[in-house]
Amino acid sequence: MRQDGVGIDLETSLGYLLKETASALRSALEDVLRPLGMNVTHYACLELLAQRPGLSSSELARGAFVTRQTMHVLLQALERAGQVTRPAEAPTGRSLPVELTPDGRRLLEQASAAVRGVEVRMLSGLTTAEQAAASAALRAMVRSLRDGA
Amino acid sequence: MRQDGVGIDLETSLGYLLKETASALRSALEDVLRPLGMNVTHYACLELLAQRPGLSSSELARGAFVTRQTMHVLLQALERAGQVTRPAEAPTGRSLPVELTPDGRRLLEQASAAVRGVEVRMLSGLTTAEQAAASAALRAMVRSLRDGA
DNA sequence: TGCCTCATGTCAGCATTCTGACATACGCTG
DNA sequence: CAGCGTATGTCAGAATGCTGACATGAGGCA
Repeated sequence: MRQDGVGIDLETSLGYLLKETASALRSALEDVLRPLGMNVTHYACLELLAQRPGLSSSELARGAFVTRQTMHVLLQALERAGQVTRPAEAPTGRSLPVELTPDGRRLLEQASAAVRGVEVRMLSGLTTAEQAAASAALRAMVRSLRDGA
Repeated sequence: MRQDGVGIDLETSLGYLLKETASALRSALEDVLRPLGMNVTHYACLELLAQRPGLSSSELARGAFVTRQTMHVLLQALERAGQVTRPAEAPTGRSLPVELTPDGRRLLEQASAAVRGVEVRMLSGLTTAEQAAASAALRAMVRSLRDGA
């Protein structure tokens, strides 16, 4: 408990709790993805491509919450590893549509199963209604945070 | 929507939403802390010290969700900047109790006000009951994630 | 048409954080 | 008492992600 009324009580702060939860989730994901030679950003990139093939590097960056420069170097590595492909030149504008290769898709299937396991474990103590309420609350928070900026 | 049943639908995944919210919060915090010359970890360190003076470097690291090596270099910088102090040798064991200086406390007051503003904005669209529900859900998720590891 | 703004891809350099390693100090247990 | 496991502080090197910058292409508008 704080004596003064100025600071933020970390024990009850939703922001702090959010950071704690995200940190725990990240750790758990890294634990299950490491055996596959992947990290969280790598997995997010592949999962995004499975759902929306043809996304550009910049769009993938926004979806994985990193800068486009970071995604650029990741895509170079994934291209070398044969998990994704990009055309030599842009069909229109400057954006190069990225797609999964069969190898990338196979790797993603293993990763998805592992990630799904973590998510199931994370939600194991919550009812469906509680999950829906949490989801709605998080969406409202994102909206408020974005509006202000 | 996914065709196959193996992957994770990012539009509805609570894990993805959690990452998105944490990312938005982090961005918003960095925006208000940058004018003060601070980052999120720096702020978290000072806030922890205000609430629990005498915490060791390793304990601060756990509280700020970074490694103790990272906290170590941060504390060196903060010590040079005159925001925290540490005794030359440990009173017992190896752990050195860290404390805020008056300068550090003054800086923290400004940062706390800024951070509080962001948190208020983040929660502006939620009722008190909804906040409590979200808090309980996040706590349950942390517990489940930690248990499995 | 020419210009202005914006988004993208890409390169280079820097900052931050992590992993690995080692020595030291405490507490427990045989 | 001796040994073991654990936690801490610290150093060094490596990985990761970011900021800054530049050129290029698309679209809107005078």
